[in-house]
Amino acid sequence: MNTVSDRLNEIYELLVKAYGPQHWWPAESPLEVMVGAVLTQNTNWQGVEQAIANLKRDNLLNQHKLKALSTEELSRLIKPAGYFNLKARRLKNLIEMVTEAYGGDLAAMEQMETAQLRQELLLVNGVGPETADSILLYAFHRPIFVVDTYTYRVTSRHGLIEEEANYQALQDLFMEHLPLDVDMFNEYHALLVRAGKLHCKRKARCEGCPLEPLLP
DNA sequence: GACCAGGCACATC
DNA sequence: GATGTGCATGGT
Repeated sequence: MNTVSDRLNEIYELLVKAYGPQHWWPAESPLEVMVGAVLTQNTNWQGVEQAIANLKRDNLLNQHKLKALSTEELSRLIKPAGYFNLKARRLKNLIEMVTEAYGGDLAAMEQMETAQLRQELLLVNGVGPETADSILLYAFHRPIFVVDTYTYRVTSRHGLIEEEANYQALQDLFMEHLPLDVDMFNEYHALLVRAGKLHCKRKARCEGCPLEPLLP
C-alpha cells in the first residue's frame, strides 16, 4: 500500500465500511441539483433543504417559473440558506444561461460535451469550480471529481497534497489516480463530506475518524 | 456567545 | 499574483 492510487482506494474503502452508501445528490431532478449546488455554497445543507422546500411548496422549482420570478421574491424564499440576496442573483444568472443557451431544455444540455458544459457553467457569475463540478457529476452524471474544503482538509492531513494545493491540483490527484467512475466519484465525494463534518472540522483533531489509522 | 457551514467574486495592494 | 473581505441564516 504505497502508491497514490492504493492510498486513495484505501481511504475510500475505509469510508465505505464506516458509513455505507450516502445516496447523493439528495434531489429529484437535474434542476434541483443545480439550485442546491448554488444554495449550498459555504452553507450548511439544512438551510438549503428549507430553501428548496419553500420553492417546491410554491411549485417554483423549474427553470421557467424561476426565470419569471423576481430576484426579490426569490431571495425571500431562499432566506434559510443564507447569503440570500447574493444567491438569488447567482441563481438568476444560472437560470439565465440555461434559458438563453438551451431554451430551458435540460435534455439539450445533457447532450453537451463535458468540457464545453463545464466552460459554460464557469462563465456564469456565481458558479465556481466546485459548483460547476457538482452539477456535472450529480446532475449530468459526468465522471468529474468534486473538490471542496473537506477534500482539502482530509488529503492534506494525510499528506497526499501540498498545503498550498489549488482546486485543480486536488481534482487531478483523484482523477489521475482513480478510474473515471461516476458512481464511485459520487460516493467518494459524499463520504469525504460525511467524514469531514464529523471529524475534520477546522480546529478539531482526528479522534474517532475512520481514517485515523492512516494518518502519517 | 463563539464557531461553523458541501464558495465565489471583487477590491486593493 | 497574492491576500483580504463581504455575503447571512441557523445549528451546535
